[in-house]
Amino acid sequence: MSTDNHGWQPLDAAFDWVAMEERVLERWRAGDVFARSVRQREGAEPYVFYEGPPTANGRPGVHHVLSRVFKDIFPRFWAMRGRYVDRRGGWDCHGLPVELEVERQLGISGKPEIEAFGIAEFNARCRESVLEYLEEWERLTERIGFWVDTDRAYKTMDATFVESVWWALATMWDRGLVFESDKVVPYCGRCGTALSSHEVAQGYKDVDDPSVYVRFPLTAEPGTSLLVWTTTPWTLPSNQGVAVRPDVTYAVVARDGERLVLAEELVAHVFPDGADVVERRPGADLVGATYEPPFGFIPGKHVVIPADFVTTADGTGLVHLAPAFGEDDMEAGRAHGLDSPNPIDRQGRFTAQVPTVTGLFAKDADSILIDDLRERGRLLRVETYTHSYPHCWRCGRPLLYYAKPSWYVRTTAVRDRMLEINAGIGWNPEGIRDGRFGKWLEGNVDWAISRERYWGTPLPLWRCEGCDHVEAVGSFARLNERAGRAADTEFDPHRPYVDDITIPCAQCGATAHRVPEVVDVWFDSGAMPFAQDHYPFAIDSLEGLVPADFICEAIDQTRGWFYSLLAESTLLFDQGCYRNVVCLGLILDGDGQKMSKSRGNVVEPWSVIDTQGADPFRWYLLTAQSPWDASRFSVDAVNDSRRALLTLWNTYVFLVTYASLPDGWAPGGDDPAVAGRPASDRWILSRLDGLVDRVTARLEDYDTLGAGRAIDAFVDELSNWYVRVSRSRFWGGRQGEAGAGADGGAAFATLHECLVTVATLLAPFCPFLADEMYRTLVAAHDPDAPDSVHLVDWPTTRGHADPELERSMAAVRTVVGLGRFARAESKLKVRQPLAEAVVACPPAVARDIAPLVGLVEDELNVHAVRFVTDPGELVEVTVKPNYRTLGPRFGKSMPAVAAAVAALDPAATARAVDGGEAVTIAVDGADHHVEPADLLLTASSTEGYAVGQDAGVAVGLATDITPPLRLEGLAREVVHAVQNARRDAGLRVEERIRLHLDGSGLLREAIDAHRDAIAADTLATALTVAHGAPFAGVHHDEMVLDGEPLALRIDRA
RNA sequence: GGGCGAUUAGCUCAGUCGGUUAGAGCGCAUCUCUGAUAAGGAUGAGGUCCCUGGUUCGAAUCCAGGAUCGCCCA
Repeated sequence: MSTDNHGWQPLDAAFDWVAMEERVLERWRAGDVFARSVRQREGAEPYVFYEGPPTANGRPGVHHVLSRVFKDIFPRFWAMRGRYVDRRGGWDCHGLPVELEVERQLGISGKPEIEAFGIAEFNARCRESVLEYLEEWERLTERIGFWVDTDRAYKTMDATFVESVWWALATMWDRGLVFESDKVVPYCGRCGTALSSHEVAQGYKDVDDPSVYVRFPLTAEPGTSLLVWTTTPWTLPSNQGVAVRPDVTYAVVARDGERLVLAEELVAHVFPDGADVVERRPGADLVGATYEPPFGFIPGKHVVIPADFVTTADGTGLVHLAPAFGEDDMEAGRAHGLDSPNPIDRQGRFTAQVPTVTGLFAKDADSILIDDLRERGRLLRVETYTHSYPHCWRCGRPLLYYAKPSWYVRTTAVRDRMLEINAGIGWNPEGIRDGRFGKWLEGNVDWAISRERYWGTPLPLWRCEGCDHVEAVGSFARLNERAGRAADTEFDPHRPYVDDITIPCAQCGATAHRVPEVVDVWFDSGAMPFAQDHYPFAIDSLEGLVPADFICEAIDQTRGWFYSLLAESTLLFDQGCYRNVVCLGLILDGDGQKMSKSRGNVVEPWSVIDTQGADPFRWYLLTAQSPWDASRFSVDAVNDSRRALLTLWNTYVFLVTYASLPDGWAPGGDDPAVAGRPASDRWILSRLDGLVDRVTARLEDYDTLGAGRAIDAFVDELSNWYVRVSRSRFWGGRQGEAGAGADGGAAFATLHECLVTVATLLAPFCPFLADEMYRTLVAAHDPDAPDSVHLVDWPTTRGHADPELERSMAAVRTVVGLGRFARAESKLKVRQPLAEAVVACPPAVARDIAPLVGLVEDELNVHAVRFVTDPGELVEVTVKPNYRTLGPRFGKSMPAVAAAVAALDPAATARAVDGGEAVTIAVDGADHHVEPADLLLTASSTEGYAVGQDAGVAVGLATDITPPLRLEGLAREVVHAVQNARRDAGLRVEERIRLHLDGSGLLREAIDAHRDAIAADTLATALTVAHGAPFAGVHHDEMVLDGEPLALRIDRA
């Protein structure tokens, strides 16, 4: 390591963010940093994280980056806090999306074609297809700095994973929690499977359906018909009954020689042109009446029954019942002895039972059936009805509600327990607990877990072909034992192999075959807490693995993974399996539209990473808005975030630049103790302690926005105040340059500590930038230090908090801000020195500022600061009540209090307040004491001064520019001009020069008067002033300063 | 149709316990600094805090109703 740059690595001339990140990535790879960061905490208290497995058969999008960044930051934070955070990736492998993709690849469609193709080969293709984009996912995961162990990632298709799921299902079966039932389910004829409610949820679309009013002639009253309304004409052939509400009044309407029965309330709605109501009867009177069904193909009772679900919100108040095609219909039908005939086959097509539409897809039969009704005079009217109707979330076909046998998990048995567990979960945002998720749990219904598909975890149930006895098999070993097979290490538990294995029925000895269904993929992902480690086969305890401290997914998982995790954990272990959830909002495009492939508005993550870098991307996602609200995303927004980080980077570059100079500085030397450092140093270190507290608390609360803002605010203070006021102290290294004070070491040490601490706090947010800074600032100088910021401990406060000093500095910053404003108002450049600033403020504020008055002088470029304790000299003081403190005390009397306060003598009150004395006011005829804290003093300016003002403080400037001040100002102009020239000449900041100046008489007078200062500021070892040009130099220029011509020449010394 | 959430500057978003002058960044305008330069700073313009009503001494904030958007569910 060379000594002339104090061990500092040279910075790149041009900073390339993306290249920097790739270098850091390479160091992580080479140094195995992630693995070491986990390993070094072995034995410590675990912080458990679960990766909700994505499916890798599509490309990752921006929303995946969002969730992966949130999945990353908290494990990083807790690892730095000392916890053992093993992070294991996972991939969701099964399911219909994979099958559909393979169908597309093969150019086939539907179950018959799949079976003709062959299940074995089909599933083999699924196995390949599901990981098609695995490499891209892994590449993105690494590139965005999401630290998760992808080498050990669990896959839900692994035999070990499947076996754990079998164990779970068999355990539930043994406890009577799995059952088969003929229920109406949302069914996709195209995909040939029932859909779970969370799948249905994904497919609602607004569609136009026919809305038909049909006559159901009453058997006992010729010429009188029930008027029945439905939006699903295809269910009319299956009609078995009509439901009425007993307590509703029904009207008989006479019309064109016929009589129609419908709910009285709806007469005007159905007949907007008016109708002749000839009779009224309660719904109860209609019960038991029989009628002619709309179609004669299917026999049935065709009777009116009572039901409470009937409403008079729309339709006719007479509800057509086809028990096979509606949950309400099924229940009501069962209660009244109706059958549930189903003339729709498993492909969603009509069977020969309905000859006119045999072979047609159910919904496609609507128009033919309507025509048939019309021809037979049974149709009163047909309209178009726009409503939201569920469609298959993958293939887009409308779903049918359809009665068929399905396997269920009895989640309703643990509904109350799930609610109880939910109450203890830390939801972010909190409202999810009692809102979306709680409501969902309250309305819990049994979970339909079977799918009549191919690529999934086979349901481990064997049914006897003789006596229908069902046996659940909870492990491969058990299966082998029951089937009399030899153990097979290569055993693939998927279809079709597992279908070929039979076992003898335990009841009757006949052959039992596996039931054909596979398991809902959500059951797979919900099983990951125990299945990822092959519990209970490979391990016998979940200690340290359950529950998770933290999981994070988008809000659409409330009824997906968040639910399946909770349901399975509660059913199996009677406990929850996650303590804290961060529930992310949706990412919308720049126009507020949801990103979707079909809209073509998906932003490709790589386009952001390759142009902006991963850290700016992360910083944006973590700190630009509340993560749970939907947000609009655009590359420009990320660019703004990047600029915020650049301020920190510039501050870092500043330190490294000056520390690397020949007379620079390096950490680890003999720096002054903090107590002995200048006030500005102690101030920023006090602020730093506050930052550490704040960021720690915010991250413990899963609040990245609050933590990020705190960092932002600190970086701004560090760069735009601390560095600004301390700049000259960095010239000349540890000893300090002549005239710049001898505390350069303190300045370097202070800035260094700030940057190292900020880098450490930033590590979970922006792991690349943080590590690059840390490596340069710490690791490169200290061979004993960890070689990555991700291996160090989270910062703690160092006892530097100094509230008094912070208050003083706040007052100084106020005064400087006001002074600058005053300068701007009077058009006096800061370069022009002025004799005096007059600060009018309460004595307490003056006392705060006094120790830092030199800062005020420097920043405002004034020779002196004078405090005026009687503010009347500069400003008029007004006294206002502090509503926050007085409001609760006086309540309704506040207007009177405000009036009384306004009537006080401002100057006298101000003195009293400053002296800490209570003031007496008369309110409603009684005297009350109000404390100083109950009053707010406000200043407003009087005429005649350049004044800036804020609450309680005003700053005026003496605007008179005397001849000496004029010369001083010109000298500063000259320095300014030379500095610009140095830059134009391309000189290094520390390079010494010879300087030759020529100019007007006044300028030469100014140069003479401030010769040493000019030479020192411009690093001129020689300064000549004369007409003519004594040397050619590397640069020469001529200009006019404040009306005075100047010529300058520069050469290297 | 129901539940949940959102609506604040031209744009993207904060806003704690209800407190009287509602903030930030970007953009725009004017100015400025520069021994951090692919930077920095100051100031300004810009607001019906979606609407209506209510509670309160006081409402962006709490309540009710409505509008629009989104998500979830029927």
